[in-house]
Amino acid sequence: MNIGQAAKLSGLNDKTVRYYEHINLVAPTKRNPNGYREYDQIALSELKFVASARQAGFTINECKELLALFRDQNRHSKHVKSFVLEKIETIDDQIKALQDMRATLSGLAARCHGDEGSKCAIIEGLADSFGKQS
Amino acid sequence: MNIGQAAKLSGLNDKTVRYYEHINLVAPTKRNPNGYREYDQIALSELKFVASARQAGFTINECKELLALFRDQNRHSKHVKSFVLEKIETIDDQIKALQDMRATLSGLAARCHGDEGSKCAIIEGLADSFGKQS
DNA sequence: ACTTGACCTTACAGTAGCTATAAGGTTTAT
DNA sequence: ATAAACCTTATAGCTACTGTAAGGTCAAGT
Repeated sequence: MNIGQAAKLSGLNDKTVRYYEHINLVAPTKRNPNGYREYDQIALSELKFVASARQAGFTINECKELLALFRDQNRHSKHVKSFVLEKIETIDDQIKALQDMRATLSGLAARCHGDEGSKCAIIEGLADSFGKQS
Repeated sequence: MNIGQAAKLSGLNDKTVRYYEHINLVAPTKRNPNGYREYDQIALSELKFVASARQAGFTINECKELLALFRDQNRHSKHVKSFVLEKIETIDDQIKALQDMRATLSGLAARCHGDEGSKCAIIEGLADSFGKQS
């Protein structure tokens, strides 16, 4: 199948599929005489796999590693699992960072009158290099 | 003061301070005859303000808007507050997205034996275009 | 006077993960 | 024959910096 079909079936943008080839992530099976990329079921399954992994929050580099495991019939599932558990920790850190931001903003907003006046606890809070306080 | 001092006091990298000038976010007060950037207390307070806003999770463009409000003596605090409340919603969305990813990975990891075998529920789960299921 | 080190300058490339655009060639259907 | 839909490459743009190169300036010490 051509790139349009492969993109559609994998749920990726066709530009993204070309990009994935460019960065040596997933290559098309071959090039047809007219220069069009040709994808078979295996290449398609790899695109789908990457699409899933990206949705699950893995970076492109992490997808490269996962794809290597996907292709490796001799992988150990414990290797895959520890990889995922580490990723979960990273995500937990990201969630925590966002929750901290949320708490900061929520605290500032609570102290802001939100009226026609110019005095604003949010502006003051940000100006007051709060970074030192938090 | 020179850029090094301004960077240190604002908690920013000096390259970041130059970058902020480049994108018309915070300009130095003037240039000295030797070409060095000169920052006064006002410019420094703006750098600190931006540093705080960035830490709080605002994008550079959002910082531009906030900085305009910071400078505007005739601002309305309700304007600032609604701006922040919207940002909180964005952050909530981001938190939710990360929590969804975490749940997905956690669910896959729970089903993976994590042993020496090659059979792996994580790999299978990602290959199984889970995107459709979730 | 000279040198050393810390500080400053610009400009360009790289990071992540695409998306948009331009300017074209190919295929398919009418 | 022609129009729509598909494909190609190459380049630039997005976010928010960071790193590097190649140099100029300044203050202190010998």
